[in-house]
Amino acid sequence: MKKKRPARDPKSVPRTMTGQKLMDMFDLLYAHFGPQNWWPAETDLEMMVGAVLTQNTNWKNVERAIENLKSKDLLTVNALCSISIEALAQEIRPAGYYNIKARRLMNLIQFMKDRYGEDLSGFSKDGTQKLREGLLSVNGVGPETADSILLYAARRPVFVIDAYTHRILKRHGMSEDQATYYELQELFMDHLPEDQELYSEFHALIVQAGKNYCKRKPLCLECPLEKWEREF
DNA sequence: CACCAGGCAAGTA
DNA sequence: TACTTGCATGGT
Repeated sequence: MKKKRPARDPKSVPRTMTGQKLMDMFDLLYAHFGPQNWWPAETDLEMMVGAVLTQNTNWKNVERAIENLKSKDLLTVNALCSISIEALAQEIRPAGYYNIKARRLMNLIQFMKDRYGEDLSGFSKDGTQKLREGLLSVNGVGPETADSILLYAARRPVFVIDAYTHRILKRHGMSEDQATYYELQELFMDHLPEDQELYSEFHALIVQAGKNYCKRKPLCLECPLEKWEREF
């Protein structure tokens, strides 16, 4: 049922037009914004908690919620599994959607504990495909959240697609309106080297650029992507 | 005041 | 399959 991507040899990535275009985009963004150093989390658990909390939510509000958890020593697998949904919901209030996110968080942490133990050891040793299927089986974890965890916690070379990516690629004529998450993911992964650090930085840069992108008409000339667009 | 923010699931047709 | 809606706070 899940679509399997054939294994690729990192060294045999074709030097395609699309690949060059994407690398140019990356270089422009990197030159403009510099390294982003995502994901801002001290532990894998904190990263996963942040991944759920940031769903459709400004990161600033996620930080408040995580700070609440930290200050009460709730940012451990056992503490999170022990607390009630209602109490957890109150702690993560600033992140919005707190009732549904409390359930989603609990689903994810319980799943991780059941499968990988309270220290999450073994989580980073599991195969990417199995990890991904497991994450997606959790109610509350969709493709973007699952891939974020794979990329930033498990450090696998998996490209994360978000709304900005859709918007930017579509506007630059590299994708159709109704392109799916997986189509865009393949667009990146089939044309770029299989490189976790590249994917990690690239996605973070897209989010950074996306915040000031396509909101203004006429085009925002300060956005580095505008230059990229004119050149290609 | 409106609109957005580092989505997902459930319901409907 | 392809839309629509609920979830909810805080910043601009």
